[in-house]
Amino acid sequence: MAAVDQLGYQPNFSAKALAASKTGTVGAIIPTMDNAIFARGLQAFQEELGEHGYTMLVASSSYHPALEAQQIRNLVARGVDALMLIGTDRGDDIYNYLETRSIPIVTAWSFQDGATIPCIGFDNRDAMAQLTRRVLSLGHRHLGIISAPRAHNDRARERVEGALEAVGQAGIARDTVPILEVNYSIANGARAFAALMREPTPPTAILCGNDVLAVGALGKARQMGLSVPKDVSITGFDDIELAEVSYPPLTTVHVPHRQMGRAAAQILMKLVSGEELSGNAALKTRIIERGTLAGPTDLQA
Amino acid sequence: MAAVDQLGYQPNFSAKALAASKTGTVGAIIPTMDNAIFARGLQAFQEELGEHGYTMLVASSSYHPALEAQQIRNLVARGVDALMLIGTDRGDDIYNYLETRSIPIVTAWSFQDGATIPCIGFDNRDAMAQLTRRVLSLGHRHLGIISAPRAHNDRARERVEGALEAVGQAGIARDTVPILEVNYSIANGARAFAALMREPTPPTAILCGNDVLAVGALGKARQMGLSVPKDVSITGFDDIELAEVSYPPLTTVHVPHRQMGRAAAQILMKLVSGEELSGNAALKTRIIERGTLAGPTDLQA
DNA sequence: TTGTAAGCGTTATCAT
DNA sequence: ATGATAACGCTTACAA
Repeated sequence: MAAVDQLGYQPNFSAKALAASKTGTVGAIIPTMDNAIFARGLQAFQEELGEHGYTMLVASSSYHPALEAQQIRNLVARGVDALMLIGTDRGDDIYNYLETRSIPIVTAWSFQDGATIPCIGFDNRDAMAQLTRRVLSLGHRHLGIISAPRAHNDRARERVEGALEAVGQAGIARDTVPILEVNYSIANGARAFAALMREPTPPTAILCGNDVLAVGALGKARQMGLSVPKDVSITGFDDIELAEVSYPPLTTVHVPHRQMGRAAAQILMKLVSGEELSGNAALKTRIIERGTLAGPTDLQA
Repeated sequence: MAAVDQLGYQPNFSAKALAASKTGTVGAIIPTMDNAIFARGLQAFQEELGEHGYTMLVASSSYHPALEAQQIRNLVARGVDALMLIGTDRGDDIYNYLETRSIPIVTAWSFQDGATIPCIGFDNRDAMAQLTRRVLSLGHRHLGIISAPRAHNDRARERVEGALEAVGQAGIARDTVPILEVNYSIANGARAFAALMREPTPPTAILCGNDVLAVGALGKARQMGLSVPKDVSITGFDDIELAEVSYPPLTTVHVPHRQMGRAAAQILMKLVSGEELSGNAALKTRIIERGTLAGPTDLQA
């Protein structure tokens, strides 16, 4: 031990991993780091892993399924002991691949009732449906939706589905509400907002797939001389910092991102140590009413 | 090759690393992921590494020097071929440790003139000095500073130093300007702002160490019934999304974060392939004038 | 060009 | 307990 100290000996990780066939590393593949929600969740994920002596290996897929598949194989080849994935939208081949190699996984950011694989998240559909019901209860009848591309993205799809569900229950024809799909960015939110307001009967309330899109819409509204929420209501989703800082501050859905990251890590730690999971639990979201939602000025029956 | 396909063979990373004594992995240690500037830079860093067939291993130090040292040793033990570090504030023992193991490193987010180790960044001091000169040229004589803790953080220290430098050059006593140190968060920015405005002669302009602090101050100003920039000017630093979304939008210093991440990766790629570096280059920042800076209402000689 | 064998630095197994 | 030794799955140098 004295010699260890003196020579500054450090065990060789690769040799250790090769011999023990485990690495003490868990992988995380997220769509992009450049989004506060994933960054925040990952930070918490890593903190929790660290407390268990594990290290995190991250990769981002840029929202490309093929790239994600490649990253998964890459991380598995690097010997990750477990894997965190975002959402559940991916081919069975990937799930099979992971299962044959018996790599424990957890999917996060999206809770599926009765899912067969471990997941930690929230009910995107229900959260959006609740928000939409609140909007409708204020008297809005003409809604518009700005969403991320729904292909390969269950969160985006579920959110739109939830909104449409509430709309339908209110007796409004679903195909009546215009849906625009754009990639997440402030500029795209602004563009989509402008397009929506150009319709023959512009929406009195616009539901956005996340806060980034919503603040983009908000900025464009001001630029177009529209007052929010007097002339038009706008809602977000996620409740990141942007939402409380915008003007007016954004009415949105709060998602416990840090809590989700921690929980994802805890599940994985149980899985790698062979513990049984006590079933999947959904995290709670809640509507944060701030300043961008009000009843329509021109109430119509 | 047909067999490879059929059996789904994947080379074993650990064995490969052990035999070749290189891993194709580079490490990055950042203070926190939960900050748009690092997250954005890392995303670009990873994209560039990916194009060279390298993978990124991240760890975050939570701004703790001891934790950072531990993370460095951990990543080195894991066999990273190179390392990206933020800023230059750390003990010589760490630099020696890295040098004896001949692990190439690059320090980012902070450019030091004549630095002996490869670095990519910008001149925090000069950028802040320029911004401060601009503020002073508008007629402000009572400034206040909200900074991150300067210990172990050269970026924060240099920014304050730059502001003080400009103040001194304008013939104002440096010890005249109050400096508050708080951890980066919106809430802390708000608190610090309130404290600053409680002084006998409150500042007419407040320079914040970054945008997060600045939007916190901005929100508090509104809450206190102060109009920005009429009653008080506020400036940020970084130019993240928050800055363009706040109201009024923030006057701040734009830092090319993505470009910095890419460049850091490029430098490391050169280093691992044994290429010579053509000296360190500084990235340019620029002042973005938006809506939170104006001359003081009560001009005084 | 193709094949063979000796490491790489651990862990784990089996004698002693 | 302690110590020797065979994997682990690759790279690489050297022979054939």
